Amino acid sequence: MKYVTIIDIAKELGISKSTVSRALAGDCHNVNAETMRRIVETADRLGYQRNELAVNLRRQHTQTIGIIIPEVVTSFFMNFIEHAQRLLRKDGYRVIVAISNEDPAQEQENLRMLEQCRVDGILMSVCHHEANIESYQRMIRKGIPITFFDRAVEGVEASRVVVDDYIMSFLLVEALIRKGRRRIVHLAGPKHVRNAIARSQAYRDALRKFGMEADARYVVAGGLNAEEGAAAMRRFVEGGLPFDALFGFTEMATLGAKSLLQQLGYRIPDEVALCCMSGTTLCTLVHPEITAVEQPLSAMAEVACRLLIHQIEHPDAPKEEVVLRGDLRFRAST
Amino acid sequence: MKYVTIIDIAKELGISKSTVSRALAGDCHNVNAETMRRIVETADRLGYQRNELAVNLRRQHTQTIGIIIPEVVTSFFMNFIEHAQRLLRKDGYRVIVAISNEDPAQEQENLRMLEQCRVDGILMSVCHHEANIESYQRMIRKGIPITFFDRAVEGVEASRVVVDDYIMSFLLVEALIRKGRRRIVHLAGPKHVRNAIARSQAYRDALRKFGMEADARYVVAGGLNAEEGAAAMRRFVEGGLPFDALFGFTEMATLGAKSLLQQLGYRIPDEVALCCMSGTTLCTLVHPEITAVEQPLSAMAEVACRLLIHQIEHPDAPKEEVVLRGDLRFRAST
DNA sequence: AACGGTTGCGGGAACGGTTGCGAAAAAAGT
DNA sequence: ACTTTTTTCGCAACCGTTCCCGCAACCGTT
Repeated sequence: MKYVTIIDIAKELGISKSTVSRALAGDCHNVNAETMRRIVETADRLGYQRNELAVNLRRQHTQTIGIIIPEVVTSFFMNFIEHAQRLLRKDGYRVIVAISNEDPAQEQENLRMLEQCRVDGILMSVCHHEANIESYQRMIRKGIPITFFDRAVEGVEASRVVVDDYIMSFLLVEALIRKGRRRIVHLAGPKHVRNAIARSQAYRDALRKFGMEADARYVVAGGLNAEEGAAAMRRFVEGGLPFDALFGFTEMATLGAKSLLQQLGYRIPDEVALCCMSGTTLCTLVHPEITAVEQPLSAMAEVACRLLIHQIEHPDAPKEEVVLRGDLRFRAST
Repeated sequence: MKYVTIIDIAKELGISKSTVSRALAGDCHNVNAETMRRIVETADRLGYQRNELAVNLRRQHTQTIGIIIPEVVTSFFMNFIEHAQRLLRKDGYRVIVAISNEDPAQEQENLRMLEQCRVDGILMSVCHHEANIESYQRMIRKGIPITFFDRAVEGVEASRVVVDDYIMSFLLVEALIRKGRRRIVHLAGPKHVRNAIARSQAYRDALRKFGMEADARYVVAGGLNAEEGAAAMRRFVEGGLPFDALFGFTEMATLGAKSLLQQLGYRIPDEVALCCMSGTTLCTLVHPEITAVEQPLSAMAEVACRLLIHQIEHPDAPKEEVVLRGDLRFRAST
């Protein structure tokens, strides 16, 4: 089955493809109104759909931007994509998304794929805070601007929009302490993601502020999903140390831990208080609802898209960094 | 910034671009080993990346398939994408995803966009069981095969893979009845999605099997997300009718309802038993864990990809329908 | 009648690859 | 030494658009 092209339309009407092209581009300044009408009419009589491949090859840009996300276990990234897609569509951009699965090699492959497809720019959240820095720089040198969101990296000529993890984490832990909790378990994130480092640092600093020193035994690697979070929690509980609160690096791991604790009969928040960073509506669906810092999702998408488009349109403009404030929601779990 | 092309490589080495093209395509039968080596060497010295636009324009296919999903509130669809992407990548296909947001107009727009990008095939879950049938047919007539997954439609020349909603729903409701529940609320899905209809029918039939007639007041429109589910539940509770169980059309709406019930002080499962269709791991993260029928996610992705690729490679092969069995998991909520 | 300006359209060269065909050169067979 | 075959490569067409240029017709002005 062949697609119909502007040449087919031109032949049908006995005119040149140039005119058809102009008419379909809406160039009413250079084509007669009546000719225009006939072209448009036969175009959709024949079911013509412009071949974007040809268009993109000719113009030297594709009007598509790539989005690379590290994972899909959290609804955050998917929701980000949904927002970004709606925003970008308004500005005439298509979107192509690639999932890295927390694997730097796959991320690199995604980058290469997007370059081959000649995307005009990339919105990305990295899966490792330094593994692929070379690749990001190469991409930017080639003229493909990148805007990092949420999980950003240092030392790259790119705009970025992040959340103030440190401050919000600090506030969260501080709140736990003020409620009288003293033995706070920290479900930490993997050391290769920058946000995890900031959150853990905040945990330590908050304890120190109240004259406590962080006990390394209370900091456990919680992973990124529910299973890993539950497993980490189980190991800690079996270790036998007393505890009365939990500060989670991320939502799913925390929910996994919570689920386990409830299975083991712990009462929340009486025996153990719970809170975490990067919570979503999920935190309000479990019982009891969980105190969390929510990512400013739509603001982040809005800013990221704006920064990226600005970079595309002004390649030499200075890069910007926008720090958004998370939204601390106190709920029944603390 | 200009991309480097095969012509740049050819000039650099003083040979023709044909040879470069052949070398880079790995055609060792038609190019000298030494020449090949030099070409490959300068290619990555110059940082050459093939322009897929040009390739796709020349060959008349793009090696990319489009995935259209109706929403992102459920983790199901994004997990499907993740699986499908991994599978398709193995077969050399790129993926471009589009989100319809439960809006037929947007879905149609997505279809158009994918056609313009000349995808080789489409994997889709519809947002309305009949609104865009015309569009699907047009797409297929033009030679773009579609494979429907999960939310399929009737009367279109396309392969599809679905879950046996009716049977699984029936089993779920039957199980509630056998546990002695008699006043079962049904959080129904929107009437424009086929799966919702099947599930509601199963609810009525299961009741009838036990000599009960479905009371229309116990069937409430539950919507698709948590907020809508909670709102629907609130309306029902305020209606004052007695009830001892809830059968939800979908997970998020059910979780929303559950959350509300717990807020209102209902004890689960003692006072009201809960279960739903299309559950995911979320059902195991809430307390108590919820009995649900889980979609055979990876099997569905695997089958859908296989069916689509088969259609792409054999345009005239008969279309297939695969019905997968859901996985009923009894948990604490019943 | 000559002239400058506008309007409407066609010709054709790109964009960056792939690929069939043919030719030159090299190798092999007689 | 003369075919024949094989290897290796260049030429040119093609994919579907866009867009620059040029040409003709028509207009109003002097």
